[in-house]
Amino acid sequence: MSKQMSVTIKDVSKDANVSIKTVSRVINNEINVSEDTKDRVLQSILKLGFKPNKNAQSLRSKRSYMIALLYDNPNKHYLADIQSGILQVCKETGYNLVLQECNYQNKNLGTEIIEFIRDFQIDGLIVTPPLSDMDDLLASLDNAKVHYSIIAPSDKRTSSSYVSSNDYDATYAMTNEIISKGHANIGFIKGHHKHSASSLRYKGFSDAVTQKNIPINSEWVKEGDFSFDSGFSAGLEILDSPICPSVIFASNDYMAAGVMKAAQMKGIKIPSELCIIGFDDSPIAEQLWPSLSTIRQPVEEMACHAAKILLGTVDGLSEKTESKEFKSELILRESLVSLSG
Amino acid sequence: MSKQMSVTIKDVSKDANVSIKTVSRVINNEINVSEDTKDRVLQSILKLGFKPNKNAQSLRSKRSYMIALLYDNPNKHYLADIQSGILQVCKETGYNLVLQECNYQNKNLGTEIIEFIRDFQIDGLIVTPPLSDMDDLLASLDNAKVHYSIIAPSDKRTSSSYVSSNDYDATYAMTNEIISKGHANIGFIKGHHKHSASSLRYKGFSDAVTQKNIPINSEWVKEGDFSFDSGFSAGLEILDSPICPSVIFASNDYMAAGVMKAAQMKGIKIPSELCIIGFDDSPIAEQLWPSLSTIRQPVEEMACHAAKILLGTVDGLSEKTESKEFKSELILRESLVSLSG
DNA sequence: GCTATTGCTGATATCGTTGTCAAAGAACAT
DNA sequence: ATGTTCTTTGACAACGATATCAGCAATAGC
Repeated sequence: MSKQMSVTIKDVSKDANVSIKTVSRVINNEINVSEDTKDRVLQSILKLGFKPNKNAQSLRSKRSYMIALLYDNPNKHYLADIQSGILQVCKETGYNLVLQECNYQNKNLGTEIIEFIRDFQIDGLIVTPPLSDMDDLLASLDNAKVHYSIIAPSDKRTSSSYVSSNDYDATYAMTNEIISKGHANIGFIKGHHKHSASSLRYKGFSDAVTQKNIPINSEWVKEGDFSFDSGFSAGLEILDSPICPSVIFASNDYMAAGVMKAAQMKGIKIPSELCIIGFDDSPIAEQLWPSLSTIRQPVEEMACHAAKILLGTVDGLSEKTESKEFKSELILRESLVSLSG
Repeated sequence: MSKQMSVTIKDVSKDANVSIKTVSRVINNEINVSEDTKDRVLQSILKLGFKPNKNAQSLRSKRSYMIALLYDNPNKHYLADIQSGILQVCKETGYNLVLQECNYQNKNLGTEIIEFIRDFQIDGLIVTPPLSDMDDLLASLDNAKVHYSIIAPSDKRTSSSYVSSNDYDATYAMTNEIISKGHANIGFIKGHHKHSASSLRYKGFSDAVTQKNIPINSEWVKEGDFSFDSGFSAGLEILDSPICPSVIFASNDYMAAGVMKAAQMKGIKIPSELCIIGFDDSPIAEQLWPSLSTIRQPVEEMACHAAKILLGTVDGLSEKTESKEFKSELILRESLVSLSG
């Protein structure tokens, strides 16, 4: 009904009887503004409902107040958790999140991303697995002096700003849990080789069994790609072996669900004849019957932290935040029981 | 190594020996530029690698080349599909997508969204269920002359730009399919009342059974909220009835999965003793055992279309796209069989 | 031949901020 | 007093695009 045009810094300056530069100083929390004038300006801002124009700010100051999420990950729950973690921080700080889906096989990925950042003056990036595993990509970003933080398994610390998960420790601990329940015939399904998490998870498993002098039966070790289907076929293959393991440990819940379906179709009873373990604590873990024992990583919290780290380096006002390793948690449910007999 | 500053319209104008305005004309595909000069300018643009600065464009033209996705929906797969549909169109057109998570109970939602749009000069919105069911919100947007397109069940056509799904037809058809398999004792689990889809899906079901003179047993009709847990408890309640139905039709797959778990825990065999139907064709539908009969809506395609509609009204270059109703598809899997005996 | 219309082009103002730099006054040292 | 520094402030340019409007040919209409 009323005002058509929005309020500008000029209107505020008139109302507060100061120059536009002084208003700008107040907005940006610069020093050397007397308490007196600062108050006056703040009052005018409040009174007029002034909001700085982001595009004008960006144009002049070369900052966009936008950060981007880089991903190439088919796991929708994972992505959704990542997103909501970042969005929490964005909401607090007034930044906005832009999605940038990538293809990790794209040869020009680095160049394209840097171009994208330049075009939109994106202030910083959050890089997620498996892109955070690509050293050359990170090198390009460093080289172009792009601000970013990465979410990655804990072996990746080339970057100074990271949030990491201890995938190795997690499968190591879970494997010991399995062994302590009397199992010695354990199958394992690896994840997609492009994720560094895959090898770490397998290593945690193999180190744990080896330390207990339990041999690894290579017929029971398969490679999947984190998808349900790959878990299903790997499960069928393993269960076709002359001797079956009493546990199958899959590198994520979707593959574990695939194994469960394979077992159920073959009439194998879970958990009495076969125990199944997953990784991630996806919603499906709780929804399966029997429910899935798995490992929970605080993904949303990690994303939240990654966003804070990024804004700490990008935004003068936000406080600096340190890199951090997050601990995983074993979630024991119905699909794992002690070996009977 | 080389150029520090980015190329501006001024550089291009010098190189092509024209005024900056003419370069601007070429960029924006305006008429009244001779083929000759147009070619010359395009060559210079290519040669210098010029990319218009989005912030400067936005500042002057009041357009941001960003659209926002409005959502308040806990279904992560649904959201992920919506997002990737929109992102496809964004990629083609050079727009960017900003996420805006909302709370449908927020009293100031309309005001806050309009403020957000003003602050960032967002060019348009895509509104998803259940927000697209809120007539007052849509009215606020209309009133503020905000461009938007909505994704909604087909009864919502208050907006001129919509993409709709025929939820009624879908459950109507599926119910007939169930009846044709000899079933007459059918339970139904409704979705969250805040979604208009919930009542439409129920109406499709109830109209179909009523037309075949099959009575509705109110003990077998429960209300859930689209979550797994709500489906689980509704399932338990129904299966505790003195007489059990031979089919339970849930308004989405998560609730159907809940019913399946409830049945399995009670030792009820699926599908021989109980058939289960879902809605959405979520990934879980295929992963359950037995796999779930359900209804597929082309969500990603719908989102894609919604984005096209929006950009058609927002962007001069994009072509106008019409509103459209999308058809659903019955997906028949193991969880539904003919009534034996 | 003269005016009206149309097609193409450019000079310059403008969007709403922040950056630069200089000036005015206060505070301090000499 | 006088010079030096520090604090606070403002005038004006600048960011990189689009908008306005005017000018100049070329064509059309009578």
